[in-house]
Amino acid sequence: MATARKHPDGAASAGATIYSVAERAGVSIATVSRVLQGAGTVSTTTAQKVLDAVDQLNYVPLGAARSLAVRHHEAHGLVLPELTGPYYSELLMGFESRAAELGQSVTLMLADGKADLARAVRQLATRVDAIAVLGSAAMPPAVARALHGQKPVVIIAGTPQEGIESVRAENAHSAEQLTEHVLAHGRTRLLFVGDPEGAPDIAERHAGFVNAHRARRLEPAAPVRVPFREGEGAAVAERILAGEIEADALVCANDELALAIMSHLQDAGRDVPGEIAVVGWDDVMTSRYVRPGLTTVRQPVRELGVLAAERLHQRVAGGQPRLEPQILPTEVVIRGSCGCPTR
Amino acid sequence: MATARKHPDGAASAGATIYSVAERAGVSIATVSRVLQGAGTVSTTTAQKVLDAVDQLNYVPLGAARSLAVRHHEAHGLVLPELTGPYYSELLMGFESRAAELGQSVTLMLADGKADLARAVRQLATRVDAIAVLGSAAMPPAVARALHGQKPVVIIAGTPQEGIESVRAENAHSAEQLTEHVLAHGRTRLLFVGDPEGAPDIAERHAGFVNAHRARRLEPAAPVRVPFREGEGAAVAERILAGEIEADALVCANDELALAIMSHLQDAGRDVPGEIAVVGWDDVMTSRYVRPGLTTVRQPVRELGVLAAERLHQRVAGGQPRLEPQILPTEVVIRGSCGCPTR
DNA sequence: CTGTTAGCGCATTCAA
DNA sequence: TTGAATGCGCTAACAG
Repeated sequence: MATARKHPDGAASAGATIYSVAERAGVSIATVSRVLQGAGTVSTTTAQKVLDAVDQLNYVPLGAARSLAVRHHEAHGLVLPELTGPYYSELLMGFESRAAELGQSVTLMLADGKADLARAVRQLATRVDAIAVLGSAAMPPAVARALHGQKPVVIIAGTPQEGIESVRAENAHSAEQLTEHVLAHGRTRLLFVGDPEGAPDIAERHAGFVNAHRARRLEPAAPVRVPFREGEGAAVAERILAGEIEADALVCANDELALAIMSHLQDAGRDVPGEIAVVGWDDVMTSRYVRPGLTTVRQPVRELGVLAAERLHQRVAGGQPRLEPQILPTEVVIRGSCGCPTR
Repeated sequence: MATARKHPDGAASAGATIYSVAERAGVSIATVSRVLQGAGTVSTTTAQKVLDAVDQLNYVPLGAARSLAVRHHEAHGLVLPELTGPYYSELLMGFESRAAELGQSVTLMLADGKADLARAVRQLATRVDAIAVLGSAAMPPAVARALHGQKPVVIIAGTPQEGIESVRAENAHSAEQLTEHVLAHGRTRLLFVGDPEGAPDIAERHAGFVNAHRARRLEPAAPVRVPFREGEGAAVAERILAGEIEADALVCANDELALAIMSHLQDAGRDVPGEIAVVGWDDVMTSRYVRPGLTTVRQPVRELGVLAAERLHQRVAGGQPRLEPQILPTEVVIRGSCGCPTR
């Protein structure tokens, strides 16, 4: 029995292993591993023999076996609520591209339809070295709890949690700036449309809205709390048309909402921004195309993804968590819907 | 030496293994595995002890080890060119949700910035059981070649390859229908904007464009070959404004292109659809918001993703490839930009 | 420069 | 109902 080959292999190309490659090349598995990893030193001729064998057998290494041996998945997890609109996609693109550069594959999970998020996250944790999670709603706490600190986590655009890294875009200041801009147009009855409690991002934007009022010693009205779905826009518009809500300017939680409201109002014959100004957040593509153009705020979403991927990578490499949240600057984009003259 | 515990474990919760759990629960690792997999039969009390231990140690199983043992990654790969616009995102959402339902995680790869696509794909193949790839450009051939039939592959919206499954949305017929609709408006100088050679989808749409002309015994003009990037739209519009291109209707390869052209033309004072009609493809959000609304074609993109995930799953389960491409129906969406009266 | 060997952590026979 | 033993395919010392 002694040193009998434990891996008899089958000539079948499907299922070629490092053993079959080694045998074919007439070398040991260690040598195969070396040339494939580019580690150690192998003579050119030997290396070529191995490469040939790999080619002939069409050898595809088993990632799981490698992961088990190196004790790393070489994969990052990303948990997003969903993928509608450009925001999440941009984020994902940034994340994926940076992760790929760092040699990490990315396993994506959408919280959307999952009945048991915590379970899904634990399952994810099983296959990745670290996890980034977008901060909307209750996701990060759920994720953090499910992981119990077992894996590095970074929260993207969410409320920082005790001991968890986070990266996000600046909100409060630009919201204040944007609101002040609208106030400077002489508008007096501003309404914040969106639910500050729906997401930390929104809460911060609302805070900026409030601050802009305070700075002028004005009393901000209570926010119109609606989810920031496109569909909600029509309903809000209806309430305005019905006189149920009164305002001469709407500061919306995001562009989708702003666009839906603006469009609906215009269809009903209202003049935007003449009778009522509307501003949004995100600078989605549509905002450039509608008339008047939507005044909004642009966030460095892609960079957020890049940053998250980098943070995870550093953590996996043994780096210490950087607990001060990293905040990326945003940019107010003025177009016509706020009342500014259109060119 | 004999039967000494090979896995000394460390009380450290980080890195709990099936061994530490077993020890803590006072059972064997086989039992731990059984209760965690819900396989075999374990007494209620024993099971509870295990569960408690899992909880206390905060045990997160190592997916790689499981994969190695069960000889499955329990993950599907998805290769997309990029993620701009709603198309890819929708597809991804469908794919992810269905994959998740089937207990598979999804590893995403964006071809976008990758210098060596083939290499990246082989790397991906290392960690998944099967791969779905979007059919634009040269991706699927490259992927297929890189895999050499080692893993099940399904091509989404691409040219079917010998022996490879594919799913896609119907193109030619609806393109013909759309073109005929424009012709029926009395337009005579139609131009197809987009590169038929850029993607198989586009080629089919162009074929439909041509067929609609043939049916009326009209000679279709040569296509205006441009990549379907938003940026290209402006250039095309400029050529039209300069009189370099003449047309009374534009059938564009997708909405982004159509919107950019239409907007540019309108800015220059042209009447759309009065002087020139414009139609697109995809029914992106913006198309509903612009004036006139963009006439376009809606595809069941999400379903495409769902289907792809299902196909992969069946294949991994040992099912035979279904070689006839599966084709999902699309829907022409008439709005105002084609010349139809706006409500 | 190359081969031997010992795990990596889990699922799974096979006995008991 | 449970435990002992084996192997999944690969990496990484350690020898030679």
